[in-house]
Amino acid sequence: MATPPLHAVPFDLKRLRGACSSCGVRELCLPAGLDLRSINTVDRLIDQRRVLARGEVLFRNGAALQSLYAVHTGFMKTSVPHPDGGEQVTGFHMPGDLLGLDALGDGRHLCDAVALEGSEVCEIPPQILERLSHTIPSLQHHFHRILSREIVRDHHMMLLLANLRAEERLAVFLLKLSRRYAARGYSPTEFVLCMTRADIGSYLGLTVETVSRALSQMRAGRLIEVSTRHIRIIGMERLKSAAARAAE
Amino acid sequence: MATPPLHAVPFDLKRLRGACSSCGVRELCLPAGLDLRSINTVDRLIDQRRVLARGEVLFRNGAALQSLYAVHTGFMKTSVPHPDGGEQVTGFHMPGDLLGLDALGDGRHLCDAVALEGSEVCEIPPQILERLSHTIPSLQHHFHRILSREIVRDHHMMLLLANLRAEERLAVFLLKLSRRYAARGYSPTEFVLCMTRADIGSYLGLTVETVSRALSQMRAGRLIEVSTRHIRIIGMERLKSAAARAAE
DNA sequence: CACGTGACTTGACATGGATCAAGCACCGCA
DNA sequence: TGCGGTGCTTGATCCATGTCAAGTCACGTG
Repeated sequence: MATPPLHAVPFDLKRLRGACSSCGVRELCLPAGLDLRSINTVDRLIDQRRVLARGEVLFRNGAALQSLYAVHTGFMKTSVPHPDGGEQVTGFHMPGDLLGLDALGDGRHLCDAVALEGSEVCEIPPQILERLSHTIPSLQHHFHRILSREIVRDHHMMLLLANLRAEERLAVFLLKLSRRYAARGYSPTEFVLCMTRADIGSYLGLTVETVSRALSQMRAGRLIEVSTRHIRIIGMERLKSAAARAAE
Repeated sequence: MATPPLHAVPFDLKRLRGACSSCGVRELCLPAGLDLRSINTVDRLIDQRRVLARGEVLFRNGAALQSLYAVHTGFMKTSVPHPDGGEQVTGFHMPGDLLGLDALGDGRHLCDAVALEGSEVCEIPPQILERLSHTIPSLQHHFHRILSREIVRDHHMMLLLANLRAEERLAVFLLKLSRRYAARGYSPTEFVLCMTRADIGSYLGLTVETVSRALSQMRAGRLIEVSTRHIRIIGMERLKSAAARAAE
Protein backbone atom coordinates (compact mmCIF):
# COMPACT_ATOMS: atom_id res chain seq x y z
CA MET A 1 0.00 0.00 0.00
CA ALA A 2 3.03 2.29 0.27
CA THR A 3 3.05 4.92 -2.46
CA PRO A 4 6.26 6.30 -3.87
CA PRO A 5 7.14 9.89 -2.92
CA LEU A 6 5.55 12.34 -5.27
CA HIS A 7 8.67 13.56 -6.99
CA ALA A 8 9.47 9.98 -7.90
CA VAL A 9 6.26 9.56 -9.87
CA PRO A 10 7.04 9.88 -13.56
CA PHE A 11 4.65 11.94 -15.64
CA ASP A 12 4.55 12.68 -19.32
CA LEU A 13 2.10 15.37 -20.22
CA LYS A 14 2.56 14.69 -23.90
CA ARG A 15 1.51 11.14 -23.41
CA LEU A 16 -1.44 12.21 -21.23
CA ARG A 17 -2.48 14.66 -23.90
CA GLY A 18 -2.12 11.94 -26.48
CA ALA A 19 -4.16 9.62 -24.36
CA CYS A 20 -6.91 12.14 -24.03
CA SER A 21 -7.07 13.18 -27.62
CA SER A 22 -7.40 9.51 -28.40
CA CYS A 23 -10.56 9.34 -26.34
CA GLY A 24 -12.20 11.57 -28.88
CA VAL A 25 -13.25 14.46 -26.71
CA ARG A 26 -10.38 16.76 -26.05
CA GLU A 27 -12.48 19.28 -24.23
CA LEU A 28 -13.42 16.90 -21.50
CA CYS A 29 -9.85 16.00 -20.77
CA LEU A 30 -7.62 17.73 -18.40
CA PRO A 31 -4.81 19.03 -20.60
CA ALA A 32 -7.11 20.30 -23.33
CA GLY A 33 -6.33 23.85 -24.26
CA LEU A 34 -2.68 23.63 -23.40
CA ASP A 35 -0.32 24.97 -26.00
CA LEU A 36 2.68 22.93 -27.00
CA ARG A 37 5.06 25.31 -25.29
CA SER A 38 3.34 24.70 -21.96
CA ILE A 39 3.62 21.04 -22.54
CA ASN A 40 7.29 21.28 -23.36
CA THR A 41 8.14 23.36 -20.33
CA VAL A 42 6.88 20.61 -18.08
CA ASP A 43 8.44 17.28 -18.76
CA ARG A 44 8.73 14.80 -15.94
CA LEU A 45 5.27 14.33 -14.62
CA ILE A 46 2.74 11.55 -14.32
CA ASP A 47 2.08 8.52 -16.36
CA GLN A 48 0.60 6.13 -13.89
CA ARG A 49 -2.01 4.05 -15.58
CA ARG A 50 -4.23 1.59 -13.90
CA VAL A 51 -6.20 -1.20 -15.50
CA LEU A 52 -9.39 -2.33 -13.82
CA ALA A 53 -11.36 -5.49 -14.39
CA ARG A 54 -15.13 -5.43 -14.45
CA GLY A 55 -16.34 -5.07 -10.89
CA GLU A 56 -12.97 -3.94 -9.56
CA VAL A 57 -12.91 -1.11 -7.03
CA LEU A 58 -10.75 1.94 -7.80
CA PHE A 59 -11.18 3.57 -4.41
CA ARG A 60 -13.51 3.33 -1.46
CA ASN A 61 -15.34 5.73 0.76
CA GLY A 62 -13.01 6.67 3.58
CA ALA A 63 -9.77 5.95 1.75
CA ALA A 64 -7.12 8.66 1.78
CA LEU A 65 -6.90 10.61 -1.45
CA GLN A 66 -3.89 9.34 -3.37
CA SER A 67 -4.80 10.51 -6.78
CA LEU A 68 -7.50 11.84 -9.04
CA TYR A 69 -8.37 9.60 -11.94
CA ALA A 70 -9.21 10.38 -15.54
CA VAL A 71 -11.19 7.60 -17.14
CA HIS A 72 -9.32 6.59 -20.26
CA THR A 73 -11.37 3.66 -21.49
CA GLY A 74 -14.30 1.77 -20.05
CA PHE A 75 -17.19 2.73 -17.81
CA MET A 76 -17.23 3.48 -14.09
CA LYS A 77 -19.78 4.26 -11.43
CA THR A 78 -19.44 6.18 -8.19
CA SER A 79 -21.72 5.71 -5.21
CA VAL A 80 -21.91 6.68 -1.58
CA PRO A 81 -22.69 3.87 0.83
CA HIS A 82 -25.99 4.16 2.62
CA PRO A 83 -25.97 3.63 6.39
CA ASP A 84 -28.37 0.71 6.13
CA GLY A 85 -26.31 -1.35 3.75
CA GLY A 86 -27.47 0.04 0.42
CA GLU A 87 -25.85 2.65 -1.73
CA GLN A 88 -26.72 5.81 -3.60
CA VAL A 89 -25.21 5.97 -7.06
CA THR A 90 -23.89 9.48 -7.62
CA GLY A 91 -22.65 9.18 -11.17
CA PHE A 92 -21.63 7.17 -14.19
CA HIS A 93 -18.33 7.99 -15.81
CA MET A 94 -17.09 7.59 -19.35
CA PRO A 95 -13.74 8.25 -21.03
CA GLY A 96 -12.60 11.79 -20.43
CA ASP A 97 -14.41 12.14 -17.11
CA LEU A 98 -12.51 12.93 -13.92
CA LEU A 99 -13.04 10.94 -10.72
CA GLY A 100 -12.22 11.68 -7.11
CA LEU A 101 -13.01 15.39 -7.04
CA ASP A 102 -15.06 14.94 -3.89
CA ALA A 103 -11.90 14.03 -2.00
CA LEU A 104 -10.17 17.38 -2.51
CA GLY A 105 -12.28 18.72 0.32
CA ASP A 106 -10.68 16.91 3.22
CA GLY A 107 -8.30 14.43 1.66
CA ARG A 108 -10.57 11.41 1.97
CA HIS A 109 -12.76 9.87 -0.66
CA LEU A 110 -16.42 10.10 0.21
CA CYS A 111 -17.66 7.70 -2.43
CA ASP A 112 -16.78 4.34 -3.88
CA ALA A 113 -15.64 4.05 -7.49
CA VAL A 114 -16.15 0.76 -9.31
CA ALA A 115 -15.51 -0.30 -12.89
CA LEU A 116 -18.69 -1.51 -14.62
CA GLU A 117 -16.63 -2.99 -17.41
CA GLY A 118 -12.94 -3.46 -18.10
CA SER A 119 -11.51 0.05 -17.78
CA GLU A 120 -8.31 1.99 -17.79
CA VAL A 121 -7.68 5.19 -15.83
CA CYS A 122 -4.85 7.73 -15.63
CA GLU A 123 -3.71 8.65 -12.15
CA ILE A 124 -3.28 12.35 -11.51
CA PRO A 125 -1.94 13.16 -8.06
CA PRO A 126 -3.58 16.40 -6.94
CA GLN A 127 -0.33 17.83 -5.60
CA ILE A 128 1.20 17.57 -9.04
CA LEU A 129 -1.90 19.07 -10.59
CA GLU A 130 -1.76 22.02 -8.23
CA ARG A 131 1.95 22.49 -8.76
CA LEU A 132 1.48 22.39 -12.51
CA SER A 133 -1.29 24.93 -12.27
CA HIS A 134 1.14 27.51 -10.95
CA THR A 135 3.16 27.42 -14.12
CA ILE A 136 0.35 26.76 -16.58
CA PRO A 137 -2.56 29.15 -15.96
CA SER A 138 -4.68 27.62 -18.68
CA LEU A 139 -4.49 24.27 -16.90
CA GLN A 140 -5.67 25.84 -13.68
CA HIS A 141 -8.49 27.59 -15.47
CA HIS A 142 -9.51 24.39 -17.19
CA PHE A 143 -9.52 22.50 -13.92
CA HIS A 144 -11.81 25.10 -12.41
CA ARG A 145 -14.16 24.69 -15.33
CA ILE A 146 -14.26 20.96 -14.75
CA LEU A 147 -15.07 21.39 -11.07
CA SER A 148 -17.70 23.99 -11.85
CA ARG A 149 -19.36 21.79 -14.44
CA GLU A 150 -19.54 18.99 -11.95
CA ILE A 151 -21.45 21.33 -9.65
CA VAL A 152 -23.80 22.30 -12.46
CA ARG A 153 -24.40 18.67 -13.31
CA ASP A 154 -25.26 17.96 -9.70
CA HIS A 155 -27.71 20.86 -9.59
CA HIS A 156 -29.33 19.49 -12.70
CA MET A 157 -29.61 16.13 -10.99
CA MET A 158 -31.19 17.72 -7.93
CA LEU A 159 -33.75 19.33 -10.20
CA LEU A 160 -34.49 15.99 -11.78
CA LEU A 161 -34.88 14.21 -8.45
CA ALA A 162 -37.02 16.94 -6.95
CA ASN A 163 -39.41 17.51 -9.84
CA LEU A 164 -39.63 14.74 -12.38
CA ARG A 165 -41.71 11.60 -12.50
CA ALA A 166 -40.35 8.16 -13.15
CA GLU A 167 -40.73 8.13 -16.92
CA GLU A 168 -39.42 11.67 -17.25
CA ARG A 169 -36.36 10.77 -15.20
CA LEU A 170 -35.67 7.78 -17.41
CA ALA A 171 -36.09 9.86 -20.54
CA VAL A 172 -33.61 12.46 -19.31
CA PHE A 173 -31.23 9.71 -18.30
CA LEU A 174 -31.31 8.06 -21.71
CA LEU A 175 -30.95 11.36 -23.53
CA LYS A 176 -27.96 12.30 -21.43
CA LEU A 177 -26.33 8.95 -22.13
CA SER A 178 -27.13 9.34 -25.80
CA ARG A 179 -25.40 12.71 -25.97
CA ARG A 180 -22.39 11.51 -24.08
CA TYR A 181 -21.98 8.56 -26.41
CA ALA A 182 -22.41 10.82 -29.41
CA ALA A 183 -19.74 13.19 -28.04
CA ARG A 184 -17.35 10.25 -27.95
CA GLY A 185 -18.08 9.18 -31.49
CA TYR A 186 -20.51 6.37 -30.73
CA SER A 187 -24.06 6.01 -31.96
CA PRO A 188 -26.48 8.31 -30.15
CA THR A 189 -29.40 6.03 -30.93
CA GLU A 190 -28.11 2.58 -30.08
CA PHE A 191 -26.00 1.54 -27.14
CA VAL A 192 -25.55 -0.99 -24.39
CA LEU A 193 -26.22 -0.07 -20.77
CA CYS A 194 -23.26 -1.01 -18.62
CA MET A 195 -25.18 -0.75 -15.39
CA THR A 196 -27.93 -2.82 -13.80
CA ARG A 197 -31.48 -1.63 -13.30
CA ALA A 198 -30.66 -1.33 -9.63
CA ASP A 199 -27.85 1.11 -10.45
CA ILE A 200 -30.16 3.16 -12.63
CA GLY A 201 -32.85 3.10 -9.98
CA SER A 202 -30.50 4.24 -7.26
CA TYR A 203 -29.13 7.00 -9.45
CA LEU A 204 -32.61 8.22 -10.37
CA GLY A 205 -34.21 7.72 -6.98
CA LEU A 206 -36.50 4.91 -8.14
CA THR A 207 -36.92 1.23 -7.38
CA VAL A 208 -35.83 -1.48 -9.79
CA GLU A 209 -39.45 -2.31 -10.52
CA THR A 210 -40.30 1.25 -11.45
CA VAL A 211 -37.30 1.49 -13.77
CA SER A 212 -38.34 -1.69 -15.46
CA ARG A 213 -41.95 -0.59 -15.82
CA ALA A 214 -40.98 2.81 -17.16
CA LEU A 215 -38.77 1.23 -19.79
CA SER A 216 -41.56 -1.13 -20.80
CA GLN A 217 -43.91 1.80 -21.09
CA MET A 218 -41.45 3.65 -23.29
CA ARG A 219 -41.19 0.57 -25.44
CA ALA A 220 -44.97 0.39 -25.66
CA GLY A 221 -45.03 4.04 -26.72
CA ARG A 222 -42.42 3.25 -29.38
CA LEU A 223 -39.87 5.68 -27.97
CA ILE A 224 -37.26 2.97 -27.64
CA GLU A 225 -36.54 -0.68 -28.23
CA VAL A 226 -35.17 -2.51 -25.22
CA SER A 227 -33.81 -5.95 -24.73
CA THR A 228 -32.29 -6.08 -21.27
CA ARG A 229 -29.10 -4.01 -21.62
CA HIS A 230 -29.43 -3.16 -25.27
CA ILE A 231 -31.18 0.15 -26.03
CA ARG A 232 -32.19 1.62 -29.35
CA ILE A 233 -33.87 5.00 -29.51
CA ILE A 234 -36.48 4.88 -32.26
CA GLY A 235 -38.42 8.02 -31.43
CA MET A 236 -35.90 10.68 -30.47
CA GLU A 237 -38.45 13.48 -30.67
CA ARG A 238 -40.97 11.64 -28.54
CA LEU A 239 -38.21 10.82 -26.10
CA LYS A 240 -37.29 14.48 -25.88
CA SER A 241 -40.84 15.52 -25.27
CA ALA A 242 -41.14 12.82 -22.60
CA ALA A 243 -38.26 14.58 -20.87
CA ALA A 244 -39.90 17.95 -21.48
CA ARG A 245 -40.15 19.12 -17.89
CA ALA A 246 -36.38 18.92 -17.51
CA ALA A 247 -34.34 22.04 -18.20
CA GLU A 248 -33.42 20.74 -21.66
CA MET B 1 -23.16 47.54 -17.69
CA ALA B 2 -19.54 48.31 -18.60
CA THR B 3 -17.14 47.01 -15.98
CA PRO B 4 -13.83 48.66 -15.25
CA PRO B 5 -10.74 46.81 -16.47
CA LEU B 6 -9.58 44.30 -13.94
CA HIS B 7 -6.37 45.99 -12.95
CA ALA B 8 -8.38 49.04 -12.03
CA VAL B 9 -10.38 47.17 -9.41
CA PRO B 10 -8.91 47.92 -5.98
CA PHE B 11 -8.51 44.98 -3.63
CA ASP B 12 -7.25 44.76 -0.10
CA LEU B 13 -6.67 41.22 1.01
CA LYS B 14 -6.10 42.32 4.58
CA ARG B 15 -9.49 43.88 4.66
CA LEU B 16 -11.04 40.80 3.07
CA ARG B 17 -9.36 38.64 5.66
CA GLY B 18 -10.60 40.94 8.36
CA ALA B 19 -14.07 40.83 6.92
CA CYS B 20 -14.07 37.08 6.91
CA SER B 21 -12.67 36.56 10.34
CA SER B 22 -15.43 38.83 11.54
CA CYS B 23 -18.01 36.43 10.20
CA GLY B 24 -16.89 33.98 12.82
CA VAL B 25 -15.93 31.04 10.65
CA ARG B 26 -12.54 31.57 9.20
CA GLU B 27 -12.40 28.17 7.61
CA LEU B 28 -15.33 28.82 5.38
CA CYS B 29 -13.83 31.99 4.00
CA LEU B 30 -11.61 32.26 1.07
CA PRO B 31 -8.39 33.68 2.52
CA ALA B 32 -8.34 31.36 5.52
CA GLY B 33 -5.02 29.64 5.89
CA LEU B 34 -3.01 32.40 4.32
CA ASP B 35 0.03 33.47 6.22
CA LEU B 36 0.68 37.15 6.76
CA ARG B 37 3.59 37.15 4.37
CA SER B 38 1.35 35.97 1.56
CA ILE B 39 -1.05 38.70 2.43
CA ASN B 40 1.63 41.32 2.42
CA THR B 41 3.08 40.27 -0.89
CA VAL B 42 -0.21 40.97 -2.55
CA ASP B 43 -1.53 44.39 -1.96
CA ARG B 44 -3.74 46.02 -4.51
CA LEU B 45 -6.58 43.68 -5.13
CA ILE B 46 -10.31 43.67 -4.55
CA ASP B 47 -12.52 45.44 -2.13
CA GLN B 48 -15.75 45.73 -3.96
CA ARG B 49 -18.62 45.36 -1.58
CA ARG B 50 -22.22 45.20 -2.53
CA VAL B 51 -25.20 45.79 -0.30
CA LEU B 52 -28.44 44.05 -1.14
CA ALA B 53 -31.92 44.78 0.11
CA ARG B 54 -34.29 41.97 0.98
CA GLY B 55 -35.55 40.50 -2.28
CA GLU B 56 -32.82 42.09 -4.39
CA VAL B 57 -31.23 40.00 -7.13
CA LEU B 58 -27.45 39.62 -7.11
CA PHE B 59 -27.22 37.86 -10.46
CA ARG B 60 -29.52 36.02 -12.80
CA ASN B 61 -29.43 32.85 -14.80
CA GLY B 62 -27.81 33.66 -18.13
CA ALA B 63 -25.87 36.70 -16.96
CA ALA B 64 -22.18 36.82 -17.80
CA LEU B 65 -19.93 35.99 -14.88
CA GLN B 66 -18.51 39.23 -13.54
CA SER B 67 -17.52 38.10 -10.14
CA LEU B 68 -17.80 35.44 -7.49
CA TYR B 69 -19.39 36.59 -4.27
CA ALA B 70 -18.61 35.79 -0.67
CA VAL B 71 -21.61 36.36 1.57
CA HIS B 72 -20.49 38.72 4.29
CA THR B 73 -23.71 39.31 6.18
CA GLY B 74 -27.30 38.28 5.57
CA PHE B 75 -28.92 35.30 3.93
CA MET B 76 -29.17 34.42 0.24
CA LYS B 77 -30.80 31.75 -1.87
CA THR B 78 -29.85 30.40 -5.28
CA SER B 79 -32.29 28.75 -7.64
CA VAL B 80 -32.47 27.60 -11.22
CA PRO B 81 -35.54 28.70 -13.15
CA HIS B 82 -37.85 25.91 -14.21
CA PRO B 83 -39.02 25.93 -17.83
CA ASP B 84 -42.68 26.16 -16.81
CA GLY B 85 -42.32 29.26 -14.73
CA GLY B 86 -41.38 27.80 -11.39
CA GLU B 87 -37.94 27.44 -9.88
CA GLN B 88 -35.79 24.86 -8.16
CA VAL B 89 -33.98 26.20 -5.12
CA THR B 90 -30.43 24.86 -5.18
CA GLY B 91 -29.10 26.31 -1.97
CA PHE B 92 -29.29 28.71 0.94
CA HIS B 93 -26.21 30.74 1.75
CA MET B 94 -24.96 32.26 4.96
CA PRO B 95 -21.97 34.44 5.83
CA GLY B 96 -18.75 32.83 4.67
CA ASP B 97 -20.35 30.94 1.79
CA LEU B 98 -19.22 31.49 -1.77
CA LEU B 99 -21.69 32.15 -4.59
CA GLY B 100 -21.39 31.91 -8.35
CA LEU B 101 -19.18 28.83 -8.59
CA ASP B 102 -21.51 27.32 -11.17
CA ALA B 103 -20.53 30.08 -13.59
CA LEU B 104 -16.85 29.14 -13.78
CA GLY B 105 -17.84 26.42 -16.21
CA ASP B 106 -18.73 28.52 -19.19
CA GLY B 107 -18.68 32.09 -17.95
CA ARG B 108 -22.43 32.43 -17.52
CA HIS B 109 -24.43 32.10 -14.35
CA LEU B 110 -26.80 29.18 -14.46
CA CYS B 111 -28.78 30.12 -11.40
CA ASP B 112 -30.40 33.18 -9.86
CA ALA B 113 -29.11 34.56 -6.57
CA VAL B 114 -31.48 36.57 -4.39
CA ALA B 115 -31.10 38.10 -0.94
CA LEU B 116 -33.67 36.74 1.53
CA GLU B 117 -32.84 39.52 3.94
CA GLY B 118 -30.66 42.61 3.86
CA SER B 119 -27.23 41.28 2.94
CA GLU B 120 -23.74 42.32 2.09
CA VAL B 121 -21.38 40.46 -0.23
CA CYS B 122 -17.72 40.80 -1.26
CA GLU B 123 -17.04 40.67 -4.97
CA ILE B 124 -14.18 38.43 -6.01
CA PRO B 125 -13.43 38.53 -9.74
CA PRO B 126 -12.36 35.05 -10.77
CA GLN B 127 -9.49 36.33 -12.90
CA ILE B 128 -7.97 37.94 -9.86
CA LEU B 129 -8.54 34.82 -7.85
CA GLU B 130 -6.78 32.71 -10.44
CA ARG B 131 -3.94 35.16 -10.76
CA LEU B 132 -3.50 35.23 -7.00
CA SER B 133 -3.49 31.45 -6.89
CA HIS B 134 -0.32 31.37 -8.96
CA THR B 135 1.58 33.21 -6.28
CA ILE B 136 -0.19 31.82 -3.23
CA PRO B 137 -0.46 28.04 -3.44
CA SER B 138 -2.39 27.76 -0.20
CA LEU B 139 -5.09 30.00 -1.66
CA GLN B 140 -5.39 27.77 -4.68
CA HIS B 141 -5.56 24.69 -2.52
CA HIS B 142 -8.17 26.26 -0.32
CA PHE B 143 -10.26 27.23 -3.31
CA HIS B 144 -10.18 23.65 -4.55
CA ARG B 145 -11.36 22.49 -1.17
CA ILE B 146 -14.29 24.87 -1.35
CA LEU B 147 -15.28 23.64 -4.80
CA SER B 148 -14.91 20.05 -3.73
CA ARG B 149 -17.05 20.55 -0.64
CA GLU B 150 -19.75 22.06 -2.78
CA ILE B 151 -19.75 18.87 -4.83
CA VAL B 152 -19.95 16.76 -1.69
CA ARG B 153 -22.84 18.85 -0.39
CA ASP B 154 -24.68 18.35 -3.65
CA HIS B 155 -24.14 14.59 -3.53
CA HIS B 156 -25.53 14.60 -0.03
CA MET B 157 -28.52 16.50 -1.30
CA MET B 158 -29.05 13.99 -4.10
CA LEU B 159 -29.04 11.23 -1.52
CA LEU B 160 -31.63 13.10 0.50
CA LEU B 161 -33.88 13.68 -2.50
CA ALA B 162 -33.58 10.13 -3.74
CA ASN B 163 -34.09 8.25 -0.49
CA LEU B 164 -35.71 10.21 2.31
CA ARG B 165 -39.34 10.82 3.16
CA ALA B 166 -40.85 14.17 3.84
CA GLU B 167 -40.31 14.28 7.59
CA GLU B 168 -36.79 12.90 7.30
CA ARG B 169 -35.92 15.56 4.74
CA LEU B 170 -37.21 18.30 7.00
CA ALA B 171 -35.29 16.89 9.94
CA VAL B 172 -32.04 16.86 7.96
CA PHE B 173 -32.75 20.35 6.72
CA LEU B 174 -33.29 21.74 10.21
CA LEU B 175 -30.25 19.97 11.61
CA LYS B 176 -28.07 21.31 8.85
CA LEU B 177 -29.35 24.83 9.48
CA SER B 178 -28.81 24.36 13.19
CA ARG B 179 -25.16 23.36 12.67
CA ARG B 180 -24.51 26.20 10.31
CA TYR B 181 -25.94 28.73 12.74
CA ALA B 182 -23.91 27.18 15.55
CA ALA B 183 -20.74 27.41 13.45
CA ARG B 184 -21.38 31.13 13.12
CA GLY B 185 -21.90 31.67 16.80
CA TYR B 186 -25.69 31.70 16.85
CA SER B 187 -27.98 29.46 18.82
CA PRO B 188 -28.23 25.96 17.37
CA THR B 189 -31.63 25.43 18.94
CA GLU B 190 -33.52 28.58 18.15
CA PHE B 191 -33.54 30.56 14.94
CA VAL B 192 -35.69 32.30 12.40
CA LEU B 193 -36.20 30.85 8.95
CA CYS B 194 -35.43 33.46 6.31
CA MET B 195 -37.16 31.54 3.55
CA THR B 196 -40.79 30.75 2.78
CA ARG B 197 -42.31 27.30 2.95
CA ALA B 198 -42.32 27.35 -0.83
CA ASP B 199 -38.54 27.85 -0.84
CA ILE B 200 -38.06 24.98 1.59
CA GLY B 201 -40.40 22.78 -0.41
CA SER B 202 -38.62 23.49 -3.65
CA TYR B 203 -35.25 22.86 -2.06
CA LEU B 204 -36.38 19.55 -0.55
CA GLY B 205 -38.51 18.39 -3.46
CA LEU B 206 -41.80 18.70 -1.57
CA THR B 207 -44.96 20.75 -1.91
CA VAL B 208 -45.74 23.61 0.44
CA GLU B 209 -48.53 21.57 2.01
CA THR B 210 -46.25 18.66 2.78
CA VAL B 211 -43.67 20.94 4.36
CA SER B 212 -46.35 22.49 6.52
CA ARG B 213 -47.75 19.12 7.55
CA ALA B 214 -44.34 17.69 8.34
CA LEU B 215 -43.54 20.66 10.54
CA SER B 216 -46.86 20.30 12.34
CA GLN B 217 -46.14 16.64 12.89
CA MET B 218 -42.74 17.41 14.33
CA ARG B 219 -44.39 19.88 16.63
CA ALA B 220 -46.91 17.26 17.68
CA GLY B 221 -44.02 14.87 18.37
CA ARG B 222 -42.37 17.57 20.48
CA LEU B 223 -39.24 17.68 18.34
CA ILE B 224 -39.63 21.38 17.70
CA GLU B 225 -41.74 24.42 18.44
CA VAL B 226 -42.84 26.36 15.39
CA SER B 227 -44.59 29.61 14.93
CA THR B 228 -44.42 30.49 11.26
CA ARG B 229 -40.79 31.47 10.73
CA HIS B 230 -39.60 31.02 14.29
CA ILE B 231 -38.13 27.58 15.09
CA ARG B 232 -37.01 26.18 18.40
CA ILE B 233 -35.56 22.68 18.62
CA ILE B 234 -36.76 21.12 21.87
CA GLY B 235 -35.86 17.50 21.17
CA MET B 236 -32.49 17.48 19.47
CA GLU B 237 -32.02 13.75 19.95
CA ARG B 238 -35.44 12.94 18.59
CA LEU B 239 -34.77 15.26 15.70
CA LYS B 240 -31.53 13.45 14.96
CA SER B 241 -33.18 10.09 15.03
CA ALA B 242 -35.92 11.42 12.74
CA ALA B 243 -33.13 12.18 10.29
CA ALA B 244 -31.58 8.81 10.92
CA ARG B 245 -31.64 7.44 7.40
CA ALA B 246 -29.44 10.30 6.22
CA ALA B 247 -25.69 9.80 6.23
CA GLU B 248 -25.39 11.85 9.41
C1' DC C 1 -57.10 51.12 12.13
C1' DA C 2 -59.03 48.53 8.32
C1' DC C 3 -58.08 46.43 4.41
C1' DG C 4 -55.92 43.36 1.11
C1' DT C 5 -52.60 40.27 -0.29
C1' DG C 6 -49.47 36.73 0.19
C1' DA C 7 -48.02 33.09 3.41
C1' DC C 8 -49.38 29.36 6.00
C1' DT C 9 -52.34 25.51 7.77
C1' DT C 10 -55.59 21.89 7.55
C1' DG C 11 -58.78 18.64 5.39
C1' DA C 12 -60.51 15.45 1.65
C1' DC C 13 -59.33 12.97 -2.14
C1' DA C 14 -56.50 11.04 -6.05
C1' DT C 15 -52.48 8.82 -7.67
C1' DG C 16 -47.68 7.54 -8.62
C1' DG C 17 -44.56 4.78 -7.05
C1' DA C 18 -43.07 1.60 -3.21
C1' DT C 19 -43.70 -2.86 -1.54
C1' DC C 20 -44.67 -7.65 -1.74
C1' DA C 21 -44.83 -11.66 -4.51
C1' DA C 22 -44.18 -14.67 -8.35
C1' DG C 23 -42.09 -16.15 -12.35
C1' DC C 24 -38.94 -15.61 -16.41
C1' DA C 25 -34.44 -14.80 -18.92
C1' DC C 26 -29.82 -14.75 -19.12
C1' DC C 27 -25.10 -16.03 -18.02
C1' DG C 28 -21.19 -18.13 -15.84
C1' DC C 29 -19.76 -22.41 -14.47
C1' DA C 30 -19.54 -27.30 -13.66
C1' DT D 1 -25.54 -29.38 -21.67
C1' DG D 2 -27.70 -28.68 -17.35
C1' DC D 3 -27.68 -26.07 -13.01
C1' DG D 4 -27.88 -22.12 -9.93
C1' DG D 5 -27.86 -17.51 -9.16
C1' DT D 6 -28.52 -12.95 -10.36
C1' DG D 7 -30.91 -9.70 -12.92
C1' DC D 8 -35.16 -8.45 -15.00
C1' DT D 9 -40.25 -8.25 -15.72
C1' DT D 10 -45.01 -8.15 -14.46
C1' DG D 11 -49.01 -8.13 -11.37
C1' DA D 12 -51.64 -6.84 -6.99
C1' DT D 13 -51.89 -3.98 -3.21
C1' DC D 14 -50.90 -0.11 -0.10
C1' DC D 15 -49.31 4.20 1.37
C1' DA D 16 -46.97 8.69 1.15
C1' DT D 17 -47.34 12.63 -0.96
C1' DG D 18 -49.36 15.44 -4.61
C1' DT D 19 -53.55 17.97 -5.79
C1' DC D 20 -57.56 20.62 -4.93
C1' DA D 21 -60.10 23.42 -1.85
C1' DA D 22 -61.19 26.20 2.05
C1' DG D 23 -60.08 28.94 5.63
C1' DT D 24 -56.82 31.46 8.93
C1' DC D 25 -52.91 34.28 9.96
C1' DA D 26 -49.40 37.92 9.47
C1' DC D 27 -47.93 41.95 7.71
C1' DG D 28 -47.42 46.04 4.92
C1' DT D 29 -50.05 49.87 3.07
C1' DG D 30 -53.39 53.46 2.57
